[in-house]
Amino acid sequence: MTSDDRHSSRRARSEKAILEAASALIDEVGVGGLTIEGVAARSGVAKTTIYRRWRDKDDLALAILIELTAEISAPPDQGDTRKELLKFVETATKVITSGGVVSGLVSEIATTPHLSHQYVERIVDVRMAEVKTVIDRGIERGDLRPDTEVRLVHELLIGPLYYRLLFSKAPLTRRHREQVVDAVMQAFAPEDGSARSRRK
Amino acid sequence: MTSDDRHSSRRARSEKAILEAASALIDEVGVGGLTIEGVAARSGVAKTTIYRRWRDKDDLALAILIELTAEISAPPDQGDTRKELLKFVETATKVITSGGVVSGLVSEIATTPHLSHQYVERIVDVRMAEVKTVIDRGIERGDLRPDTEVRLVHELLIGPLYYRLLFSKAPLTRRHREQVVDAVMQAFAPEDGSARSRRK
Amino acid sequence: MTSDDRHSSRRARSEKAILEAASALIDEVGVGGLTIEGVAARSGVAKTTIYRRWRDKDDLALAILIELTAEISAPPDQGDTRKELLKFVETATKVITSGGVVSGLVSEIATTPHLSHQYVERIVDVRMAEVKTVIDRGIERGDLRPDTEVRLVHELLIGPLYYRLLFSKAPLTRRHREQVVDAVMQAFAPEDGSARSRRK
Amino acid sequence: MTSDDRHSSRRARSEKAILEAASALIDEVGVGGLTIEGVAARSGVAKTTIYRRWRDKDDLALAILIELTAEISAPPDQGDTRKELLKFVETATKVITSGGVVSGLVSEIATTPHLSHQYVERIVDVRMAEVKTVIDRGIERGDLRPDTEVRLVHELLIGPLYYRLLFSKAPLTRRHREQVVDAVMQAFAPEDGSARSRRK
DNA sequence: GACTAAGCGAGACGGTACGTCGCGTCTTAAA
DNA sequence: TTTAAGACGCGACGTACCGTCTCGCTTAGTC
Repeated sequence: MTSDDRHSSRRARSEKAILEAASALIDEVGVGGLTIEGVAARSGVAKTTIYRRWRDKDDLALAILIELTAEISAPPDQGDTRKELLKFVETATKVITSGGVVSGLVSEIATTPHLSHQYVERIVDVRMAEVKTVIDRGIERGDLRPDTEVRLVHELLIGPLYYRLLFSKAPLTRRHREQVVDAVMQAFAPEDGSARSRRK
Repeated sequence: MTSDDRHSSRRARSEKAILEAASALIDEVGVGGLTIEGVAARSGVAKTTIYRRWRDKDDLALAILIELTAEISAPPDQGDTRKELLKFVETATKVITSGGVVSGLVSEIATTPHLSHQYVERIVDVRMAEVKTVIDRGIERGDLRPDTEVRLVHELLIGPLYYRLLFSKAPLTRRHREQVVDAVMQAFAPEDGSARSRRK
Repeated sequence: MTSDDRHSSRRARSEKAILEAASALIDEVGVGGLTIEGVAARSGVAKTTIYRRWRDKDDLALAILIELTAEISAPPDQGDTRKELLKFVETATKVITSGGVVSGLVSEIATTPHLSHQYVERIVDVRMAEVKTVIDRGIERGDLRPDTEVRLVHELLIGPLYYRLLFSKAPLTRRHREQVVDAVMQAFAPEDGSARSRRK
Repeated sequence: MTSDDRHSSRRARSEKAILEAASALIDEVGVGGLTIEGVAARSGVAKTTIYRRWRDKDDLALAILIELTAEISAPPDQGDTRKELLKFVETATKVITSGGVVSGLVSEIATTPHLSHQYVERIVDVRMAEVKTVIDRGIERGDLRPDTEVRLVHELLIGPLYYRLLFSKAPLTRRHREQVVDAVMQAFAPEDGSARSRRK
């Protein structure tokens, strides 16, 4: 998995050209308008070379999506669970709206086992781990009930974003994110009301 | 736009044939595999005739999606907000999973203004109205806070379903639906704790 | 080119455009350089339309070859068997050398059952029938032995032409044709030498 | 150009591997299916190495064709011109039918000056020399007319074989070869009928 | 026996054309 | 007029090989 590097100068060079061209095209015409032939033309790389690395258009698009997403990392300890969750939701929002890549790919991801598997593994699971960090801290602080389920929180935080993005088309505002986070905080607040960072 | 219906024998006949063929095809090969040419062949209707009624493949698919969705109606008063919300989520689940139509169409809906507009109008808004009915009753009963926002509740209920359906691929179980509903109930419970139907 | 054009449904019109373009291209670059994409570009017809009629490049080329060949017809009674055979060989020469189509197609014909079958049926058999006419008259006149075999004569007349064309590259001259015809006349001359049209 | 042979171990080894692989492939899939990449894969030799020795696929195929053909040698004196011609035709038949190489290469040979030149030099001329030997003996014996032209006889003997092989697809039988040889004998028989080996 | 130039394997690359698919438009003839 | 039937232009697909091009490793034959 590592000795590729020997012949990598050429390989890496064309790979870079392809990804750049593809990203640019997605920005301009969206994932739906993305075309292998277009990428080839724009990058100055032969169609064959693209197919050598990605099995098809969606595979390439996914690679770019992953590139985009890779930037997210767990929100650091800020001493305030609400703030941390908000930070997480904020970053997630940024990612899923950028370039319309997600919008354009959902169907393919949801439909193609191969893609959905990759998506879960490389994105879903990673995000969930981040949420876990935040929640664990929140439980420790007494902001959240000890039995708070990570997966559920993740879904409640992220689901509404996707819903707006994909279906209702309602705007993704800061106010909305706060509402969602507050709802979650409320839903998983310890019963005795001893939490330190409560919604005002 | 209106008087067609009276002497619609021909029009109606072919429309029915088209929709039936299209539905059957979606069942068999999914929305992704849906093809105008396939529908024409199967329904014995000319391609031209299909294009006369729906501007393209996605428009046709949306029509079918709407047909499916049309069945949902507001859950009747059961005297129990939790039960009513659960009922709503249950029906919604049934619809979005049926035939993989939604999975296959999301990208197109999210991406095409024309489709997303129709989707919002004919589905999102309708659902929201149903949720509103339930919530209004819930507030009246004292199960929910008076300032509970319909839109937010709707998103928190529906978002997680879509998220599982499209991305995480986690199964859509009854247990999950209960968790979601309970979280919502908790999040919007009146502060004084006087609600009648609380999660145990 | 004539009054056909009026009802020449689209099909006929595009077919004509394709054949013309293909012929022109063969003239310019040979059968080897013939390309469906080239034909499409030159004829202003879509690639698909070409494939709708001919299964592939060779099938199209064969069609053109047949068009060329179709012009040959049995040499008319000239009262002189030698002259008639010469005439036959002359016409054949003209056909097989025109445009290098034959040279470029032999391998495909010889190799593909589908093509060879068509070739035999539409060309070989037709030619043989022509030779038969000439030979029958020759036998009647007493120029040839009554047991002269048509197939053999045909092969002896045509074989050397193909051999020069394809392999030895020796020029196809009038002198050569005469030698071949004379050899055949001699080989199948009646034993008693009573033939009227003998080689000088 | 000559001293290579001394320290040729490596060169010779890979050349052998290539030729063997190519021959095997031709046997299996025909010349049409022959592929440099296939040869490389099968022989364990790098594509580059093949291109170093043969300018392209056809050049390689020709090399193999020549290898095959090389086996023919002039039929020895049997005291009977007819028998000797028959022997020649028989050997020729064997060669041109073996492996379908000839069928698959004709077009390329006929079309590419470079190949046709080599073919004429290394095969056509060689064969003609053999026929000359036989004819010279025949003339001496009085079986053939003194002015019998070698080239013409060669063409009359070989042409029909090629014609059947490539076009008419009629079977290459012993009977057919005899007919051809007899026709030639007859065509070039001395006028006085003094030939010793005549067809009965 | 060590050195250097050639030959070699591996395989990535730019390219051309293939034959296929499904789109949405356009034409024709019959009802 | 409306329809069924289906030909058409189009754009992209993903594939197959082509012949070229590095790039280090192997391997003689020379010193």
